[in-house]
Amino acid sequence: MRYKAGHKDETHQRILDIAGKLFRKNGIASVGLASIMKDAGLTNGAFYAHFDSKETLVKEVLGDILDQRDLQIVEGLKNGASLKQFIYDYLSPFHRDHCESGCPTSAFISELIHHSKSTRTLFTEKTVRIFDRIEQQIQGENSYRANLAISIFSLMVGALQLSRAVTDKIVSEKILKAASETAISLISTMSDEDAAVN
Amino acid sequence: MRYKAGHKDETHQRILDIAGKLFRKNGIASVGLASIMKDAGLTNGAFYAHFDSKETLVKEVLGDILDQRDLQIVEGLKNGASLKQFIYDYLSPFHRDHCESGCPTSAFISELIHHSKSTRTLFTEKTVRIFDRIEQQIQGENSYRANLAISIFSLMVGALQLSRAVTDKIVSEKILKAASETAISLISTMSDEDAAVN
DNA sequence: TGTACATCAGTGAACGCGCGTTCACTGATGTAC
DNA sequence: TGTACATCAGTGAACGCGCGTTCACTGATGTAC
Repeated sequence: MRYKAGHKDETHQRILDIAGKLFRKNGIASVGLASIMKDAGLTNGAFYAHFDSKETLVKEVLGDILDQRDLQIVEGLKNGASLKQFIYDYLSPFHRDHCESGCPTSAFISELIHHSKSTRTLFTEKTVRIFDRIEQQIQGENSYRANLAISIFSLMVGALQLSRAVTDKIVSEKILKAASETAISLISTMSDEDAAVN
Repeated sequence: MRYKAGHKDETHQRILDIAGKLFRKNGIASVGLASIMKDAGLTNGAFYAHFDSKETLVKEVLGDILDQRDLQIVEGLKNGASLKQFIYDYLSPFHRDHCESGCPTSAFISELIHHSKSTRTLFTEKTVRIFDRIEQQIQGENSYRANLAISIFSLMVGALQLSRAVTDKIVSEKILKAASETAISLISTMSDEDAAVN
């Protein structure tokens, strides 16, 4: 073999990583395969030795990133990180200013609607898993934990996107702060008796 | 004049309406000017008699839609519609299934980040106005009304997008229901004393 | 009144460009005999 | 051991296509004299 064992797998993963960053930074539609391959130190044609089509790449990138992020969450929880910390990190100025290494859902969810059913089904599974991870971290035993988990993730996704879209830095900070506080209040005040009120 | 008075204005508005629907349905980047002009019953070249560039169109469309929607909210409130009703309508299966006539924020917010500062500044102003409209409809006089308004809108935007992206209808309905219930609980339980807890 | 010209919304072909995709080819290595 | 062939990751030019944009032109009307 011209290349050492595992070389192709390494290249494959490098393409995934670079595409993941570019897709999150610039959107899926506006990133060409040529620019991905150039960043990976390869030429146009080599792409099809690794993926059937751009759509295949999109699906694989999405799965890869969401799995990586899930692993981070699980590791974090093992090491004692709280749901509160997850919320603060998600709604931090750093996350807002670094799309390329952040949550893909916030980065290009409105583009996902225009992708293949297969890609969206993968997204559905990974998203349900996030809902479950959050739900497991909510204190108490009321039946609203599932609803709360969904709402907290929705709130974070919407707020992060809004904070990124506005041009006014003060408004942007306000959005992050408001959403953090509301999310935290949702997990801390929603004990059994409060939930029963709703 | 070959055309009756006001003809050009009518054509201009028709282009805006058609572009607004297409952008919300398919995303801004993936809708070509040719398809917009064809739907408007015109040819390619006529576009530049109405707009300087695609970016100008995007900005004008965004302003037009957000003003139309704001007018609807104001009219609705005059006729006794409640914030609750606004939330239910926003998080309804109908809104989820009809991007083309719905909220542009949910339709293409993650694309907005890649547009001109001028377009995003317009978006910022209109979004702050929505925050204010919601805030004014929240009962009570506590200092958290502004935060709640921001959070409720963020929650709705995130939830609607997630409900559109997932392929599983049951998950989609769950998201809409969870977000509705949480949003409603936020405006009804957050009286002065509850807010003080946070 | 008739004629020449100005106006202007819209036409439609063409521009350069980047896109996703294809494909004949390269060249270093491993394998067979 | 030497030679012929197979393997395969990657090359790089080319494909048709649709994009945003430009521009010389059309043709019905209004205006000037």
